[in-house]
Amino acid sequence: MSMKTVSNVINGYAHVAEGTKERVLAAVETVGYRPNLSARNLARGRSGVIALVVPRLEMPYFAGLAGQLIEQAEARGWFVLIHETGWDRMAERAAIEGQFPQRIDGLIVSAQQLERADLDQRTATTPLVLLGERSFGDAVHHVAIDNTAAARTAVEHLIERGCRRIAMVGASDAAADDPRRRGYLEALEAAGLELQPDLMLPIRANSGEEGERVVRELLESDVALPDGVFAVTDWVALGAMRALHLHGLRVPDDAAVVGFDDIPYARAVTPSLTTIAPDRAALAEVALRMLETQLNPAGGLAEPVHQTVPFELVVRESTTSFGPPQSRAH
Amino acid sequence: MSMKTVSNVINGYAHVAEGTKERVLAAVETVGYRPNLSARNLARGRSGVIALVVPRLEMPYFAGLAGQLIEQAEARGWFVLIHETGWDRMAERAAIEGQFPQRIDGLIVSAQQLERADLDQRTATTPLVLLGERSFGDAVHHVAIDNTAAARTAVEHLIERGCRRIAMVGASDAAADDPRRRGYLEALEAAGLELQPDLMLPIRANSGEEGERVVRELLESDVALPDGVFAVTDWVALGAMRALHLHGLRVPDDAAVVGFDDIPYARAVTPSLTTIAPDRAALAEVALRMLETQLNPAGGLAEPVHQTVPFELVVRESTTSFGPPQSRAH
DNA sequence: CTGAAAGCGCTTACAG
DNA sequence: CTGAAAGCGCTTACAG
Repeated sequence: MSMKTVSNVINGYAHVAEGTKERVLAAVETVGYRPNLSARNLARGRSGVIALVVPRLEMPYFAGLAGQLIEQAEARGWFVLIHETGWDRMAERAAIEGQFPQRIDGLIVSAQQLERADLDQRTATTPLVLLGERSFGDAVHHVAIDNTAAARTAVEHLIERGCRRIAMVGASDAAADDPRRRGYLEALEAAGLELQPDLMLPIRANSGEEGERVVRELLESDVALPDGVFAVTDWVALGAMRALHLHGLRVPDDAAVVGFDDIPYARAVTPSLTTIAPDRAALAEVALRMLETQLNPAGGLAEPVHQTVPFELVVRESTTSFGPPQSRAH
Repeated sequence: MSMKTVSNVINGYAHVAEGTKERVLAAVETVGYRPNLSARNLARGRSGVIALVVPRLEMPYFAGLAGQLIEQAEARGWFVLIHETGWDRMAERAAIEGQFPQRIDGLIVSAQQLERADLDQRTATTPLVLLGERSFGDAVHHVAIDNTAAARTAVEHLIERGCRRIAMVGASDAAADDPRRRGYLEALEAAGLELQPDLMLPIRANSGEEGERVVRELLESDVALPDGVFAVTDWVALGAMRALHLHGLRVPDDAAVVGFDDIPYARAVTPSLTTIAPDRAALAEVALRMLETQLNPAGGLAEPVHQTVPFELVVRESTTSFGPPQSRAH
């Protein structure tokens, strides 16, 4: 039996006779052979490592995504180096240039601040896949849920629950092309509700503090109270709920709240939070497939592709019902 | 200039004349040289990879810890492979045996279910460091905060706020040697408070659901209401707060609550959660140092060591004051 | 189809 | 101190 045959079996190539294959695998098993990846990667000219770039791993949405990606990457023999940017545009620019302590075979970047111009100026040629709601035309491979459709679904849900004055927390100031804002507007329009500019609340960061601040300011202003809140992330929604509470408003009775991301706390908080749940597993899988496409340009053009994955509206107490009994239950 | 000299500079060894050193570094800079770690590791007989084993990366406490560890490991030229066990004892046993798709140089395991016996049966010789509150005698390198002192601090804080009937949520059933339970008992005793066995509430998992369940059962029972709750994790505390809410009790006015871990949600939730914050950076650093000690047994015995790192009590609204104003503020 | 051999980019023991 | 050379464990092009 040749070395080539053994290699074929181990790497799953070619057609090896069943009996031979079994003998090889049996030998591998008894010896406890485990390929030395350093050697393999050195010989193949690859590092076997892909980088996942996120703002902050501690944020549950990104941690969940990282978990999915690690699992699926391992199954493909890849190893995931996680790198944090802290929402800094310069750090994101550095990341897409592949400035890592390790050589890497590919990059998956959750873009928060990155602009189209940053991509155009990119000099590195490492295969790249972008994640997230920002859009970059056809400059780069990109996976995301359909953020407009998801936002529309969220706001339609509020409208169905009877909300008529729905605030959007996290309307980006400038961006007419913010997909979530567009979904919000579409839902209002489809229901024949008038847009209230006072209820579109821009924030400086997708943080709980910011969500709380702008909702508090709204409630303390002369603007009539909202009866529904659509927040661009669950984290922002938690802040919004906090402001509502502190103002003596009950969720969902006085104002219903919908978030975005379905982080674990959405379930644990009181009242639990209705939210948009992206299909994280699909996100991870598509991103890895896009990386593979770029690494093996078998079959011609590896034109940048934009692809969407499914999402789901998860309905919980913040839009249905909840409340401590007035008298104690027994 | 010899290859050895260059190697010395790059790896920071030995005494190289300043001028030479600068010339080398300048050359490295202009050429943009980056060592190929696959080759280096192959030559050195190491993989350059350490594994971090946690129950679930999506849990914010572990995600935060992983973030710290990744950062500090990168600074030491290590790469972190994250592996999830899902709180499964068999998965933890497999992990300490080093059954990974990669060869690894060391293992850092957050032990949740692992028993002393599992360690005694271990056959692998990969350097190992254990994290977490379980104790394993002197069988293995181990880093943790002083959980007894931390729990005592938390409960003393409740007592200072005037609590007299303090429930402990998460008292492990069997374990007389549970360090957090011991801290709870010590604090009660020091304050001359009588132990109320009815207020020690065992749970099956450190989940919000379990925290909610046992507190709900307590509140619905004939036992007099508690005026303070010490939960073994923030996550459990969130569940406990939920049960209190649903029962019409206000936090902290009717019952104050203290958690453990200082996950990000502890700040975001309403009311925000008083909790014990372990020094994660120190945890990561000590764990890595212990791994290095085992890898470079320079200076003799690498006897297993148990080491503690600092913690802090972070006081927030759940033990001080909070409440929506009765009439709206203006 | 088979096997011996070169080469991936480093580190390090060794002869000069 | 210096430099040439071997070797880490794989993959793969190449001659048989």
